[in-house]
Amino acid sequence: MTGPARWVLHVDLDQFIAAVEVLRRPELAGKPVVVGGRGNPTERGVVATASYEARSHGVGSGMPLRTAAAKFRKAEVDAVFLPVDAAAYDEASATVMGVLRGLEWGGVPVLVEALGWDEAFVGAGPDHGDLGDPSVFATHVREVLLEATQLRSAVGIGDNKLQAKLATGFAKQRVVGALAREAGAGIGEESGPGGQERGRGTYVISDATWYDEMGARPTTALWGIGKKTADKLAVLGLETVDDLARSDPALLATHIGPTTGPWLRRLGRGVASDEVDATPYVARGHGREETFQEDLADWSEVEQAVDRIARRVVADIEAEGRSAVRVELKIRFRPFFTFTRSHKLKQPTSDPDVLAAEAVALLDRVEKDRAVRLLGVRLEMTPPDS
DNA sequence: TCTGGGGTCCTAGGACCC
DNA sequence: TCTGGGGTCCTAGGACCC
Repeated sequence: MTGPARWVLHVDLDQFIAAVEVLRRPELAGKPVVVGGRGNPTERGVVATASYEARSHGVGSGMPLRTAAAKFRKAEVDAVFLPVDAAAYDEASATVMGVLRGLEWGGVPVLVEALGWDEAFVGAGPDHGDLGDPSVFATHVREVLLEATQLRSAVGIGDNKLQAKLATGFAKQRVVGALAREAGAGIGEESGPGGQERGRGTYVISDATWYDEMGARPTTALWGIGKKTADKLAVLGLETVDDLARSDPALLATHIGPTTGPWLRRLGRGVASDEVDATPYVARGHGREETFQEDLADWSEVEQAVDRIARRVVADIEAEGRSAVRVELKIRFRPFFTFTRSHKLKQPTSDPDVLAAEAVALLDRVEKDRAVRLLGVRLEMTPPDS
């Protein structure tokens, strides 16, 4: 199911969650829309997605809903808060991935590797002949997606998955920049063929342009390097992608680790896999967690909650016909101390009573001296057909 | 204005066996 | 009597991503 590709495309749906909500409620178009938690801005919860209009007021994902509400209040703006509706996004995502899998490139079906709800790598397989100009194909992909789903997208093109993924970020910046300029000039909705101008929304990063595009950027610009790793690299004097690319492999291996060190250096040099893996995704585990609106101080309530959450996760894995081999409990105490406890089972089971009891029993392995802010249960599953 | 929820992968230490 | 290492499993936590 995998194969070498001379080009890899990364397709990323534009404002996916907000766009899905607007599609089923067209009256929301053009309004500041925030999706997060239960859709109640007075509750605990954070922003999952903010529409461009909401972002223009400084609201972004990860922000507490209460903070977002305060910003709109201050700006005297009426915003729409919606609950996260995972089932709706699952369905829209399945449609999108189905459209992508139906595409042909050079007359041969493409390989599609989904990455969450709204992203996918698209590549050519070993049987592909002449692929032509990848930018032309990218535009085709965006047009077909828009036609079939009414969803806009950006496409990054690269010699490998890392380059393609990063290129999509640049493509999106160009779209957002253009929309902002149009809004400033009083120009309305995008018009033209398919509502998406050719070229805009596509970007290419290749081996040939890697250092021009990425060299001067901070290491956090790389996919896989967050703040913590960037701080570690900075201690070694490595601030930019160029620095990382030119770093001493032995230094990285010593200070970062024998596996992670060399991997980071490859990231800096723009080296990554170009294999698009079209194997259907099989989850390794499922979990559910819940932040309580009021911290739980009564331990019998804590036990009840763990039992309830565990049974929900069991229902999730049973829906896939899977059994569990490991039970993990996550507990976050006031104000924000998080612990995990886990237990490998003697034998796999999908019995709700057994698994709920295992989860509750893990509570005995934490101190019960503080109020509980969050509880979570995660089940690691037996691989299917094994 | 306190800091979501769903995932994956890696690391490191201790237990245990040879 | 004292003390090796290698290998693997289990557990807890960290980091990152969407």
